[in-house]
Amino acid sequence: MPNSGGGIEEKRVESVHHHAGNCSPEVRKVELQNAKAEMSEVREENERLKMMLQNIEKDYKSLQLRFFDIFNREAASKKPTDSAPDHHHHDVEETEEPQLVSLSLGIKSPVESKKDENSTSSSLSKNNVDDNEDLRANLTLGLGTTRKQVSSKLTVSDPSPTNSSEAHQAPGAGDALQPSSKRTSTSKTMRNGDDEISQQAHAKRARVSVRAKCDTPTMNDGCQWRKYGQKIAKGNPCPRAYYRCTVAPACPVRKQVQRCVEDMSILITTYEGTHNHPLPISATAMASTTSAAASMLLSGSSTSSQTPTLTANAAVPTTSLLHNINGTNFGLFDNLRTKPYYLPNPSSPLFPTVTLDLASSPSFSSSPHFNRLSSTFASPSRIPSSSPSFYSSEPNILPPVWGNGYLIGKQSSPQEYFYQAKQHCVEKNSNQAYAQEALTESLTKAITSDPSFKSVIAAAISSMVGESESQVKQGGGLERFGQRLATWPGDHQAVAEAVVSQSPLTQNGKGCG
DNA sequence: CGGCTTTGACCCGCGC
DNA sequence: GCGCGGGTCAAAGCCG
Repeated sequence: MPNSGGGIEEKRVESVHHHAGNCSPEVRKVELQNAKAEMSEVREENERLKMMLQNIEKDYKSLQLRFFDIFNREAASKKPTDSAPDHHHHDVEETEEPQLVSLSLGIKSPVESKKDENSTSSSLSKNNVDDNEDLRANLTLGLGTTRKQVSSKLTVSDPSPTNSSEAHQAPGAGDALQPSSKRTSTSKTMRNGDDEISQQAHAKRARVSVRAKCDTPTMNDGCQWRKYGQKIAKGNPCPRAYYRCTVAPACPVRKQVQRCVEDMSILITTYEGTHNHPLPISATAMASTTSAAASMLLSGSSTSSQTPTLTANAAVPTTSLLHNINGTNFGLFDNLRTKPYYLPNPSSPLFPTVTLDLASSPSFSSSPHFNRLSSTFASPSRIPSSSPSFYSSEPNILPPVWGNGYLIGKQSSPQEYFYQAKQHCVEKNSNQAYAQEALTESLTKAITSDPSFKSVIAAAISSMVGESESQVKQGGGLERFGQRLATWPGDHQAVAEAVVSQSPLTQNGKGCG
């Protein structure tokens, strides 16, 4: 946050000079003193904010280290006991028994949460807590009561850009899809037990599956695709079509499109790989959604060769935006504050897959589903087809956080985040839950059904990212962004407002570059 | 004519 | 080793 206070100071000094022209020397002197006092206050506040940011970074690093430590230990200890029985029989068609692994999509178990509180609370001074309150007040956008409530519950996501290998394209990520000969060598390496390479291989092959109601043969995601194959897959009379991204000649991204057997109106689009080129604005929303989902998946990818499915019901969604400076990855997706559970992989058992379920029931918006959330949590054996959900096939996923490491909605400590996430799950007001669900409903529908809406969001954010960093950090860019989106009518406006209120860009203005 | 779709052939991994 | 299924290739055809 360099110079974040500088602009304010200059403006104030300027204002003082302006007024000074019409006043007596004594008044001028008093005003000058007042201005100086204000300046020093602003400087102090600036320093406090800096300190707070440093503390947060420190805490995050500490948590991340702890997470990887725990994760590695668990992975090591679980290897011999991987055959733990799964008590959730989700799909009779699936003979492969997915593992039930303790997962946490940004939500820590009470034990872990408590542990973290204890271990890191010392690094957060009371002063910092106060600062959090201040900052929260400063950064909350006045976008209406509902949005405010949503925003006020928003918290922290992964501060580590390095964790999201898809959203942040690594040098080698362009060859996400290798010729089959190379794939062969990769999987052989995997079988040799090289965890690191195995993980990379998993990362390269992560998939994001999107279920959405769609009458057209393919979902219009704004990208250019070329069909290169079609197959009748087993268990589904509808042919599966294979598409390749043709925006750039060497783009490794591919997608598979297939109708759902149970409901022909639902189109299952599976994306694989990361675009290695700037995307058309209309394509950024979906691309970022998928890449962000993939990053969630990959951030916790494990070394297991099996691929049970993780489901994280995003019925209590918060929205975040991810943005890669070059426009390659532009995230707009529902944040997860949910209880995850496993399901049989709906697509391929060979690839770690996140399924984003946008196929909402038509009745959703007309009747309150206050109980749906709890029933979903209580009976994880069933896919909540009416709510936007993530299913991941990747085993042992334990993404420490969701997103790319930016504070969402407000700035709070990781401890606070975990605590709030937990609390939110347990004691969430049902009206608020419904409002949030409805919001996500609108969001997902808007994204999938209306490319122009995607364009509006993308353009707004792109322009905001183009703003000077300091402006954005002080909220100026964000306000403009909100103003642009606020011109969108009806549900879209509500969605747009939610996007603004929950954007990580509201926090640091640098997106996830 | 270039770009796209169609479609049969082919490759590869995996299970038996 | 063989068969099956998923995924890809590439020639042929179609279309603007």
